[in-house]
Amino acid sequence: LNANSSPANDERFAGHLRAWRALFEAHAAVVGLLDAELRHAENVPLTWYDVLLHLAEAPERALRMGELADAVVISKSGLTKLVDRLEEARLVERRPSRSDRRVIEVALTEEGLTRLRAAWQTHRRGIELRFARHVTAEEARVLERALTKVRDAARS
Amino acid sequence: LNANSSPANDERFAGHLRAWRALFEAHAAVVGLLDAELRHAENVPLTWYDVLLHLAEAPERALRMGELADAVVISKSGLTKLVDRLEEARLVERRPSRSDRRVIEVALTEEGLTRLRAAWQTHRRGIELRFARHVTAEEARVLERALTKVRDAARS
DNA sequence: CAAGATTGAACTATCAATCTTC
DNA sequence: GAAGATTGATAGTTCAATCTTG
Repeated sequence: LNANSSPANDERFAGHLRAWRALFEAHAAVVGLLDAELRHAENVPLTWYDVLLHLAEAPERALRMGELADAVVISKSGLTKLVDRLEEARLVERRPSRSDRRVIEVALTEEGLTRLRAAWQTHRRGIELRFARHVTAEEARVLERALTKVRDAARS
Repeated sequence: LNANSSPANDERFAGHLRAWRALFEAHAAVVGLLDAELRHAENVPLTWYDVLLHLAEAPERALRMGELADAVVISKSGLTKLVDRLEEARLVERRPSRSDRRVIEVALTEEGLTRLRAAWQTHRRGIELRFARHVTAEEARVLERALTKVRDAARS
């Protein structure tokens, strides 16, 4: 398959490629399970969970639409419709900003926080069962360090 | 946020949780970039690439629909329509099996192989740039080992 | 009846164009 | 004119129901 590469290049790159494929496949398999568990147990898809979590961790439990779109890595217009659904479910509220009338702030409601806490119990158990159980403490340290570098580079 | 957990449990789990979030976020950021690069350079979305690659690696460069659906982690019906598009683009062909007339085999065409090779050049460079460059050889070994365990457990 | 694959309906995400405010 | 956000058209994904063959 590989046309223009020297044996030396292949050798250097092969380990990284296997690591990338392992990451790609492990992510797909685990996320599929976690998403299904959250949907069935709490009726909260993983995309919802991700938004609620970022709001809960923000000061005042609120973020501007743009900040939220960056945090959860979804397109701006995709977020608009996701927040529509979350607002209809009463888990978040939209509030226009007084200082800049172009911006909308999205705030977590009490019901949203309650729902997030319930979902967290399910999600925590899923992460333990599908991920943590199969990874040693040392491996977890390496994963965090390496993948934080990767993420930061990709976002810049 | 965390209601029913002892400090000891938190301590044990916290590192794994940070590792999981790093994996989740790195995956989203990198896959977004790789997919965009493949689309723009070769007009091959990452989902197409994944299917073509699995076919290229299979004996005879062909797989049954069900085998392919498992390999790429997509629903059976999702794959049906994905293969529709790939067939329309002449990158794969459907062939009924003679031994069991329920099964359809999907085979990579010559054009599909050519296109995959071109896409591989783009993709390889993307993986080098967005992932490999930021990961040491030792980290790559740990990633591969840990995430292969995670993947296999999640698939069973 | 079970396995392999497809179809149609409902849902979700994405891109370009638009609207409002700075 | 540029930034923040939304809208409408489009494309892709999923679930349940269906069709065919074993």
